[in-house]
Amino acid sequence: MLSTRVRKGRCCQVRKPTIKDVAARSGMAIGTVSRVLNGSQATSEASRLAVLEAARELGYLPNAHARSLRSAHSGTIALLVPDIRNPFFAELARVVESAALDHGLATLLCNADEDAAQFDRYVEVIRRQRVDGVAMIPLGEAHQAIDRVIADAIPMVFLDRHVPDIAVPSVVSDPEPGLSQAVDRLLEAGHTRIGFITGPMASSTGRERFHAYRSAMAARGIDVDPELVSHGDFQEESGMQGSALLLDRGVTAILASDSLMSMGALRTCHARGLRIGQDIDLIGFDDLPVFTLTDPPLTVVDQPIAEIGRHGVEMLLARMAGEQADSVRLPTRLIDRSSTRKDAGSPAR
Amino acid sequence: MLSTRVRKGRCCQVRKPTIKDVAARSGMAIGTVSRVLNGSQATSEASRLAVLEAARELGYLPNAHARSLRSAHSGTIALLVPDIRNPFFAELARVVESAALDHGLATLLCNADEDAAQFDRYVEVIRRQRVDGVAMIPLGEAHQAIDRVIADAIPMVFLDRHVPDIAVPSVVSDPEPGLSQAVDRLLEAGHTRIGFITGPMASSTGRERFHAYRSAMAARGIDVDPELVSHGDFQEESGMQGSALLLDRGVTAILASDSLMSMGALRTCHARGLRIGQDIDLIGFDDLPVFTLTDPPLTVVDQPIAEIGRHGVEMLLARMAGEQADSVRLPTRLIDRSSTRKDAGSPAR
DNA sequence: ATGAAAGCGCTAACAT
DNA sequence: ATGTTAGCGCTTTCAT
Repeated sequence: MLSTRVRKGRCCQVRKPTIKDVAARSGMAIGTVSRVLNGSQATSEASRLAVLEAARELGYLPNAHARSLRSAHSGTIALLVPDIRNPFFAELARVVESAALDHGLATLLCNADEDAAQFDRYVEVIRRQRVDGVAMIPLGEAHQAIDRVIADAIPMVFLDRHVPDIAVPSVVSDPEPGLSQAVDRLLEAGHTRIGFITGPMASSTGRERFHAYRSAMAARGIDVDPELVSHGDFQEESGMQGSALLLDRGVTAILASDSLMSMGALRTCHARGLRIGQDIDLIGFDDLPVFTLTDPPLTVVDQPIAEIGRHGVEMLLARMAGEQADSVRLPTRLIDRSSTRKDAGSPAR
Repeated sequence: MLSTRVRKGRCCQVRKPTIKDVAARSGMAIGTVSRVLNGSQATSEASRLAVLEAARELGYLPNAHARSLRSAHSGTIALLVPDIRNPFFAELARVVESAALDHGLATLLCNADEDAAQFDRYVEVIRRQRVDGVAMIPLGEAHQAIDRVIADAIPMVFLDRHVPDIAVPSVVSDPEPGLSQAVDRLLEAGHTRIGFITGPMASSTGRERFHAYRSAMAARGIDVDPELVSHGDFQEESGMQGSALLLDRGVTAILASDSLMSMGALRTCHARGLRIGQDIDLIGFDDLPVFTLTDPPLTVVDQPIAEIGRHGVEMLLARMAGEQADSVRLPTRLIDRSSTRKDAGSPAR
């Protein structure tokens, strides 16, 4: 392990220039400087130039805390995600942050790390920071932490998941079209024993995807056998175990209801030496880039992540402007690749 | 006049309780309340209880801006990453954020999205926010934005990459051991035409990995043929194109110097119908979870992400405490899987 | 159009 | 141990 010594900087400008310094240097009053910098009121061209020049020379940057303290808005929003390592949330975070920045809003990106306690700590941070708005993917559903944000009257939207009985507008995907297509796909391929790996029933996505699956099956006259349903928790481990269980019960196809569990199912099939798309069919969730690189490329139910993020920010902006906002559901769809066989009885690819 | 506007369906508490309210309710002076809440000075048990009780009843939460304005530290650090979608940075972000939270510090996670302009905008946000410290993965190297952070005297550390001539302590990985093992592995398998896909020469990681590769080859008496080096940019696309180019030049093995380019190389090999580990050997970079799920599981050079993150936070904490900090390099290592053939001339697996 | 001045909510220095 | 008070840097009246 190499090691390089680094000197502590010493010639650093300790006191940062304040609006007062800019006023002094430009020969203007503090109020005028503020007005020029914010464009909040008319100013003469002469003083505008003088102020801007002084600010530039001084390298002046307004103190966000002083501004927030006085003006009751901070120019920041918070985004609270359950797990930033989950590629779905990473992508969502990128979209939200980018859309927010386009509106001049900085994003405090908070990662609950699948931990309710950390979720609560971050909600507290968010409330202390007096952010202008909050976009969150709720973790679990028994949240007095969420109630507090509402009590604080901080504009908020839910992304990806919603919570019953909490009147916060949400942008979520509708699992119905995608799962309906997935069921069709599997049925056409001749499968009679299909396994489903659910998410946690404590999340709206877990419940709704399971419900959409059962509805799709019912629409084709099939009653879902509880034996062929494994209850997971959106983590890879539960996808591994769930698929193992379902395989033991003789399923010929598996539907996993989120990306991490899809990976888990893939891993179990690999471990058992199963030829996916031949011995076993597998349909995953979320169209992650890597799913085209897996063995084999995965047939998946795709969610419109970018639209969820963009729409979510617009909705939050509307709320911040005091407007009303209606929850929306964006459709999912099936992307057919090689983890599902092409015809009944015939091998895939 | 208080707002009489009717907000639909919400009876929101408009004015948040301040320290003054807590003081009034508890019958204590403001100063005492502050002391109790911060534990900054001794207080009597009786007043402590009274204050705490009043604060609880009121649902009081200190205003972070007021506190920061007055006390010159904000309890937040900023983490600036080039691309949060890159699983390497997502994992690093998680580790840093978690370590920071353990020290009572909230993390402002900023995503430059591989865009220099967005990088600069976030640096400005960071400076306005008067964060207590900054951990960043520098993007490119011509950064007056970075100089400004230094001029502001905000404690800072570099993670993953460093910038020459900028005296900021860094925690980066040492590509030498891993790449040396990778070269050994390939040479033992009998390869004579090995292709290397570099990162951008404008980043320390790009330069150092390339240099480590050449050194490792030189140590085995081999001069690297410039024809067999493709210059990429750490994006998947350049991995696809670079591997295509190298393949056209007749390489029998490819070494990619980051995870995204590894995926690109994998994709090109798939597209060409090459059997990886047989027709062509491939060694990737970073041990991402998905690399065990790809076709085939990838042999990779692994970086100790968690250590980089943890060490980085410790180093930043030290800097924030006014202490000196020494840059460190953490070793990489080879993880041997199925994308490299087992013996000269014999098929893999 | 601009200057003066009153705070925003808090901490810390100074009292007692 | 606790009360009092002066700001932190800024926006926003209120004058002019």
